[in-house]
Amino acid sequence: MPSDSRTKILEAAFAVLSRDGYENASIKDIAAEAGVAQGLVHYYFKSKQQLVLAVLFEVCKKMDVYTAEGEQGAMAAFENFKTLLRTRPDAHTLYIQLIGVGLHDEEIGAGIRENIRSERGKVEELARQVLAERETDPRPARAIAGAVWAGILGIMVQKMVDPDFNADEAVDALAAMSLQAVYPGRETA
Amino acid sequence: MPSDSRTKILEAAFAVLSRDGYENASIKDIAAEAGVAQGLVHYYFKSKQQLVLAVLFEVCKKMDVYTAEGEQGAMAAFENFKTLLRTRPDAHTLYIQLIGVGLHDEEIGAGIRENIRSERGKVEELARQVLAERETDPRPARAIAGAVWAGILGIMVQKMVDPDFNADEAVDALAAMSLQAVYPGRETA
DNA sequence: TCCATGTGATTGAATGACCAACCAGATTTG
DNA sequence: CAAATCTGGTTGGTCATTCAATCACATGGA
Repeated sequence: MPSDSRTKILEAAFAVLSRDGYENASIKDIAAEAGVAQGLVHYYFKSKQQLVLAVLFEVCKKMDVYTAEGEQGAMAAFENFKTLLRTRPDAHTLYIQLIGVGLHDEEIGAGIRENIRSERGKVEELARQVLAERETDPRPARAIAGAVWAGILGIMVQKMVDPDFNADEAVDALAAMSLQAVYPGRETA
Repeated sequence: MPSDSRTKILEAAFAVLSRDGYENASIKDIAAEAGVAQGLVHYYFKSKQQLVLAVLFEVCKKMDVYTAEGEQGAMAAFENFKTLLRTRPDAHTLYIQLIGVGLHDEEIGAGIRENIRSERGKVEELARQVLAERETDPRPARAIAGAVWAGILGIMVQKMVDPDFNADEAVDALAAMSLQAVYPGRETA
């Protein structure tokens, strides 16, 4: 366990960042939370940004939602997302936080941009599969993915900003809207 | 005329905040940008948060999008939003930024929460009107508004994070999805 | 007309606190 | 023993906020 400390620092950074926010989270606090000396943080991560990027990478793992393929996979993903909103508010809080920070920090911004592109890509792949299953024109997949992933992001934001927001019904509406979008004219009994 | 300085400070704060971001924007910089002494900023705004809240209030004015009612109003709002994304990236950048900050600053958080609720309320009102025009069950309006406003927020985020993101096609897809959602023959939670 | 008094606007320096990053040396490990 | 790991104090800087002092300018009394 040579890098046991490294892991402790990462976990502490996640805890402090999501509890206090990026600008209130000092290296000192993170070191204290991890139970190590201040200097050790800079031994493993050459800057605060590098540490935060490493934490972001961990956070993304906690938020993976795509467990199956095709329409079933899409429906499952929406359900998984609803669960995540309840179980991992800390990860979502940090994620939104870093989106804001990334707008003026090129290092973090690059990480966020990459992640958002990749997430949208996964949605697009799912949309493409559903369109294929329904033997429809696959071209709108990219646009649909842009809108659907936007909906997911926006629901995340609303829920974190406002605990009273009814995220479940919004996700259900988004799911219905997007599945209808790839199969126009369908009616449900 | 007496509050000429106040206005200058507000404008400077908007410029510095959207250019440098919340955590890099110091009162000193804002005062310099406004061409006044540092102390004057605190004469007009008792704290940095109060100043930022006043700026947020100004920003919201720049982002109003609802010019008409009913389905026409909805379509117009989507078009207006596409235009705003092009013409006022600074306002959107600041808005997203403050969402992140608000997650750990109660004062700013309250302002953001209030604003997000009010914006979602406007979307809901529009959805209700469209549902009424089509003589459909008006109950899903709230859920639809949650999803549609989420889509708008999310497109805003993606566009600001990633200039290459094709926001226009995403907005068009979201518009199509949401107008389809209010047609009869669908289910909601 | 001139001077006193009052008021809000404005200044810039001082305060006290905090921070990321660095470093020189101690300790552990292979 | 050497390299990796770890310590805690130091450095040089920034920050929001406070404050005493000054300014421009009105009002009104003599």
